[in-house]
Amino acid sequence: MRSIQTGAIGVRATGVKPKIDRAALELFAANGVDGVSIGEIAAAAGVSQGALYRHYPSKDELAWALFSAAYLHTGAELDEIAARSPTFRPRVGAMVEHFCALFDTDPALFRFMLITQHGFLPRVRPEQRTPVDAVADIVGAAVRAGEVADLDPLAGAAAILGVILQTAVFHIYGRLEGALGPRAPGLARAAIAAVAALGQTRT
Amino acid sequence: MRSIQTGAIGVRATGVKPKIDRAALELFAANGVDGVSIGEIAAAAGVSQGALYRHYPSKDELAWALFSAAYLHTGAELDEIAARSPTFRPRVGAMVEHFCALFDTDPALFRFMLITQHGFLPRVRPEQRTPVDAVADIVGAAVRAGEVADLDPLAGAAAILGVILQTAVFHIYGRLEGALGPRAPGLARAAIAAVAALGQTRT
Amino acid sequence: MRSIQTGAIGVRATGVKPKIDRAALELFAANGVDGVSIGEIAAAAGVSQGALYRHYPSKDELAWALFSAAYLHTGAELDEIAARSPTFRPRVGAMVEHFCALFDTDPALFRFMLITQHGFLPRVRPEQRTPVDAVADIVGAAVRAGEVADLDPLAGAAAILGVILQTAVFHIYGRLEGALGPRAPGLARAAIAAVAALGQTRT
Amino acid sequence: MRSIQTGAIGVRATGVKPKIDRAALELFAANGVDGVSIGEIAAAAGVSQGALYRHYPSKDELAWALFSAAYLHTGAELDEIAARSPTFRPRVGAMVEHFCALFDTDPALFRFMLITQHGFLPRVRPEQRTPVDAVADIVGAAVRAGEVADLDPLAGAAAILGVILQTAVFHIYGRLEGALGPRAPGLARAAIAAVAALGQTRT
DNA sequence: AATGAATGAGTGTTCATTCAT
DNA sequence: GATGAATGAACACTCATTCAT
Repeated sequence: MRSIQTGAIGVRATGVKPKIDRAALELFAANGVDGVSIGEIAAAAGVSQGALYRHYPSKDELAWALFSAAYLHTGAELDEIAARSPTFRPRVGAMVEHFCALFDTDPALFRFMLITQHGFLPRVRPEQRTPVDAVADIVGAAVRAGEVADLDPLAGAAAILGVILQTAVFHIYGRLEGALGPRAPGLARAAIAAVAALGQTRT
Repeated sequence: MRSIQTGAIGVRATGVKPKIDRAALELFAANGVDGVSIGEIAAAAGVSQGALYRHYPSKDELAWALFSAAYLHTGAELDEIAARSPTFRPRVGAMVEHFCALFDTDPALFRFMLITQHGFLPRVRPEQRTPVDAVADIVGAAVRAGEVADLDPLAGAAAILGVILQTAVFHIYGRLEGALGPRAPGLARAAIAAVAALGQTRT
Repeated sequence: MRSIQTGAIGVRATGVKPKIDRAALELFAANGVDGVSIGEIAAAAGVSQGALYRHYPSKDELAWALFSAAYLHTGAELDEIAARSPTFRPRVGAMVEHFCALFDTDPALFRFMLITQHGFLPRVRPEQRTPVDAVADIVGAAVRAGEVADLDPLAGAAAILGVILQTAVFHIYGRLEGALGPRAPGLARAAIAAVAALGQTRT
Repeated sequence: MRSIQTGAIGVRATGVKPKIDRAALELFAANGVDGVSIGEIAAAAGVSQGALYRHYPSKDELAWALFSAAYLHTGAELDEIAARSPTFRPRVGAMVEHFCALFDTDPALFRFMLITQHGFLPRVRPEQRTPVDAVADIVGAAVRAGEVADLDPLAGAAAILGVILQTAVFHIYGRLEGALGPRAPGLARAAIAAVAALGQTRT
């Protein structure tokens, strides 16, 4: 029905793909991938069903493209954050803030990653750089630098991510209220303390 | 989970419902609720499709029954654990051990709760006692007892659960190997340290 | 198939078959044969589903048995009525009264015959005596007796039955109110007049 | 019934919906709504099952759409017929002829209305104009004009419709043969006589 | 005789995907 | 390029019927 749909004269800027992406992201975030039909996405994006297939070969590819883009993009951003600080504590602090800002800025995107992850994580290839790698690497670096006692970097990453993500989950389900941003300092301290405690060997 | 239903009279114990429950649980854990058809559950349980409907009025009710039973049962067990210790640290330690034992004993059940939670949590009624309530309550008790600095019990619960559950997620996806049991002491220390750190007010 | 089923002799009188019959009749009358399940009938009759099959080999046979019994019984009664009067007018009057009494006495039975007839009429064998035959025969007799002008007895029967049954339909759907009994005299006059008019040859 | 839906632009006229309507109508007329599956309708219409759902949201809606269209259309036509004559007798005559023509022209449509009515009449809203209203109104007008003695217009409508419809039923089941058209004059006389007789008060 | 759990074919419906226009 | 009608396989669910107990 629609035809012109976006402003932006000439050039490409049809803007149709971004609209599809956004509509799909928000619907997936709200209802899960299986809870959303192609028809609903098309309607929300203001395009026909058939038009979707010009941009993605299948619904699954669409969902996967959104997830992997968001997931790997987050990983890259965490890598950048790590590169900007030389030591463990400020790195964790900046990462936590990044997550909180992401949650507050684009809750749909955050929620989308959180609730659809189990359908997609098995599909991430080992050589791809994920948020887990970024976090595990700063833990590994901290261990090597003697900033924390020896421990499996992935175990440390689990603690850090767990503290953040479970808090986000509580916000999503209304257990905690308000923005996540104000909680960032506390979460950072908690994450760091958890890693330190993990490293200890009780006597 | 439970399977008392036959009870007393006669040894009967047809065991049809337990078989359905188990088959559904494992398939749901592996593929998500939407990723499993009634036919697959019936086949795995060794019964006809129609037989399922004698025990549950719909696929959704089946999944919800399994989830709520597991979820609320876990909450009740955590409450029992809390009742067995008088202070915060041993309580957290015992809860962490309980989660690790559950993960090691019945990984399908654990995975089922983890990956299907987002479809069901909104359906849990506020007055029902969940694992979150149990954990939040021991944090609240610790705060009142002066064992940890003042903080929102739910924020503390998020940290504790996050440390445990994200570690479990890493195990599920192969980031961490082996059983969860041996990690229990470290996770407990990490959880306690995280809560302590959350409570601090940086100067 | 048969066993004792009716009262009379054999003291027994389990009364299970009559209960099934009545429950089925009323449910069929309210919802149509396809709108009622065996389970509903069994529940309404207070017996198990399996028990139904001790009395009828199938749901269809049950419905057909009820219909044909009611339909043929009505035919037989109309025959008796005809035998009790020697001429057309009183016969029609008595028949109309009989229909009205049946409607007022057992509306479920009447409604059952009315709404399920189209599923069963094709199954009535030509040699069976139906209400149509009874009515057509009194018309034929009236023609032969010179009480009405010559006309196809079946055409006359259609007019008589139409006047009665359509009035019953209006009562069922609330277009007309109250009992049918008080309308009997008017309906009888209308039926007789219709037959008379049918016979006329317009000039 | 109608089939305008393509209209103006292009000659197109895919004709899918008309084909579905016709196939459904004839199957419903032959077997009742419950006696026909979506698959059979689709096959008869030469389309896929899914295609049906582009035109109707459910099988029930399809059947109801067909019934209400036919039923209300018939009501509107009867109203037009009434408007074309000033007095009772010619009105009844024209209506009877209309019914007979409909029966002879499209027996499937007639049969469909006749045998499925009991499933749909309760769904007709009181403010909708039905054939019953049209017929009752001409009876009421005749009463007010002094053309017939005082009587409930609905009782009169029942007699008129009964004479016609029961005759049609007899034709459908082979009790009467040939077309209905030739019977129209006789049926009209019978209907009028029945109404007149209904109005009389016997002394 | 009676039960009711179990069956399994059949139903209406959904929906990702294709393709003629 | 874009549309949306059409497809057809898959799905959850129903229900008449059977049968071990």
